Amino acid sequence: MENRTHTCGELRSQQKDNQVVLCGWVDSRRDHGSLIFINMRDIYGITQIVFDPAENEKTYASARELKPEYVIKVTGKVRHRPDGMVNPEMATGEIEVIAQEYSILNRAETTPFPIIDNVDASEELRFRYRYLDLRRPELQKNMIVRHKTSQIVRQYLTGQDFLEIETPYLMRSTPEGARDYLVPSRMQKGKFYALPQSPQTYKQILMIAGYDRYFQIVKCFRDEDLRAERQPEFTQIDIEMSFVSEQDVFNIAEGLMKQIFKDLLDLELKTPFPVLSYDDALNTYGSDKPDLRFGMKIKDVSKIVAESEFKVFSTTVKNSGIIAGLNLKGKADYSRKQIDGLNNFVLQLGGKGVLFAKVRTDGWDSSIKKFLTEKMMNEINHIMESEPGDLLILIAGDRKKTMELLGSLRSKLGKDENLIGENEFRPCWVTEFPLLEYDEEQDRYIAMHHPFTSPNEGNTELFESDPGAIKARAYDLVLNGYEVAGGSIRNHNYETQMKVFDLLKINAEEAKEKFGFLLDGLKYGAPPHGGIAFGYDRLVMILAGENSIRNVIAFPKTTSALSLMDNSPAEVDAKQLEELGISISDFRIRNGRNNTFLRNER
RNA sequence: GGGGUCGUGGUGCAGCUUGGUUAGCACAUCGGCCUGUCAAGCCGAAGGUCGCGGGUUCGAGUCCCGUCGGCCCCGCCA
Repeated sequence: MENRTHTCGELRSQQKDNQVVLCGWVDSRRDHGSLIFINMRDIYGITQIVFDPAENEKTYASARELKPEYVIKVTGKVRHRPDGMVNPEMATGEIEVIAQEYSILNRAETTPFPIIDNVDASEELRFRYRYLDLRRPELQKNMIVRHKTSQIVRQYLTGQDFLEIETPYLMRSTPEGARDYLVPSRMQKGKFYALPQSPQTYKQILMIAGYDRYFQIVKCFRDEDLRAERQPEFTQIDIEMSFVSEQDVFNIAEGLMKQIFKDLLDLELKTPFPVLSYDDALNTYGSDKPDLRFGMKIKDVSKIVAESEFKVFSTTVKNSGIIAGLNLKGKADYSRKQIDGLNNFVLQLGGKGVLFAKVRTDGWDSSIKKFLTEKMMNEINHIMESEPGDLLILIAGDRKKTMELLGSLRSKLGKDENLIGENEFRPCWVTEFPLLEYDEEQDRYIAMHHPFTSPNEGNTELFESDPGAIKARAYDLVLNGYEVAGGSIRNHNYETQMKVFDLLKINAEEAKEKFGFLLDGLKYGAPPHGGIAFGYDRLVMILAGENSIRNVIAFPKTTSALSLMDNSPAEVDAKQLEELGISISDFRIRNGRNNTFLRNER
C-alpha cells in the first residue's frame, strides 16, 4: 500500500505540482456529469479532489461509485485552482488535487445523519451512533481542545513542582455527600467498594505523607441525577498543597487559568480575579455562582416599602423577609404574555409570584401603584436606577429564597435578552461560605463543602452559640455563571476535625470507623494543607464554547444515566451474580418494566 | 421522587385543537441529464408497525389511561 503523504488539512499552493497520496472519508460529492468534485475529510481538514476524464478516463468513469463516508485513498497531483474558483472559506481552498487513481479502503452504508457541523439530528440518535457523531469536525475540535487543556495543565503544574499521583478507584464508601457508585467484592462477599466521589481523603493523606504538591486529572463518580452540566462520571483537575493559605491556592489556580486561556484562546485573563463573599454574591446576584458578564444587580428595597399599605410588603418586612428586585432596562414594552412567562418561571421554581412595574415618563404603570406613595416610588426609582422605559421586577419573601429566585430570573433574562457579550470570560472567587447548612430532613447540620473543611479562624466561640454562622475556609472559582472549581483549607489538627464532626453529629466512634485512617494520620505530623478541584468537563465546555458537557465528553450518558451506544447499564449473567453472592429482587416485574429487551431489539 | 416538553419514511418537521377518502413537506437515498462545483443544479422514483401496550368509538397519527425513551428544570449533586 502506497503511504499517505499528506493529511486532508495541510496542502497549500506551496505544494503545487506535488504528487500526493491522501487518505480519508468522502465528505460530499458534486457530480457534474463529466466532472466530479469530492470533498475528502480527515480530522485535520478537508481537501477538494477533482475527477476529470481529461486526466484519467478510467478513474473518472468509476468515481461515480464514491459515496459519503466511503474511506478512500487518492493519488494525484496538487494544482492551484483556476481563476475565480478559489474558496476562501476552506483552509485548503486555494488548491485541489486532480485524481490519477483511487482505491476504496472501505464502503459505508448511508449514515443515519450527515457528518456535518450543526447537524440536525436528535441527541438520542447521535448517542446511539456516537462513532459517527464523534467523526463530525465540531466534536473532533472539542476533543482536541480537551486534549490541549490537559497538556497545558500537566505542563503548568509540573513547572510549579506538582507531582501527578494516581489514587484508587476502588475505595471504601464514606458517608456524607453524594450517593456512591458501589462495586461488589467477590473475595469479600457481601462487602462493597465505592467509586470515588473525589480523591479527597487520598490527597490529604498524600499531604500528610509529605508530598507537598499533588495534582491529578482524575475521574470521579456520583450517583445523582443529571443535568446539562452534570454527568455520573466526570473529570476533575485535583490539586492539593501543603503549608498554604487561601491566597497560595488562588495564585496557582489563577496562574493555571491564565495559562490555559492564553495558550488555547489567546486571551489574557486579568489577575488577580475579583473576590466576592458568599453573602455579597447572594445579595447582589442571587447566586453563589454569579455571572459577571452583565450587570442587572439585585436591589433590596425593603426599607423603602416597609411601611407601605401593601400587606404583602409590610408583613414580609415584619417577618424579617425582604422585598428586592431587578431593573430590566428598556423593557417596559413587555407584553402581557412575556410578563406572565416570567411569573410562571418563578412559580415553577417554587416562588409565590412576581410584581411588575413599567416605568413611564409620567410615573409607574403597575398593579401595586395604588399602595405606594409617590416618595416610595421615587426612592425605588433612585435605588434601582430606573428611567422611563424600564421594567422593574419585584419579589417579596424570605431573604435567601427571594435572592435565589431573582438570581435565577437574572440569569434567564441575561440569556433571553442577549445581555451577554460573545467571547467574554469573567472569572471570580466566591469566599466565606458558611461551614454548615441545616438539613431539615436529617434534623442536623451537614457540611456545605465537605467535612474536612477548616472553619475560619476566630469563629471558635460560635461552635457553641451559633454553628450556622461559622464561616468556612472554602472558596469556589466561578466563571460565567458556572462553578468551575471549588476547594478549601483543610483541618490538619485532630482536635479541630473532631469538633467539626461533633457539629455534624458524627460521634467519635463513627468517625473512627469511617475516617479512622485520616484521623490517625492527623495525629502523626500532618502539615497545614489545602487545595482545589476543577470541574474539567465544565472548563473544557466553556473553552469550546459549548453549552452541554456531553459535547466535550467522548462517550457521555443520557439524563437517565444510560449509554445508548452500548446499552449500559445491562443485566449480567446469573453466574456473575452468584460469584459475588448477590441476588436481585425482580424489580422489572414488580415495576412492570421491560425496557432493556425492547431497546435491544432496535 | 416531582414538573415541563418532545417521540410520525433514513433524518428534521407538519398533520393532533375539531377522530373520517390515498398521512404532507424538506433533506438524504436510488435512477436519468449536466465540465467548475464547494448547501451544486434540473427531471423522475422508491421509501411509513405514526415509540410501545391497553381503552373509548362503526372508525384513532388525532381522544383517554399506562409505559418506555430523548431533552430542560426542581429536589438531589459534601
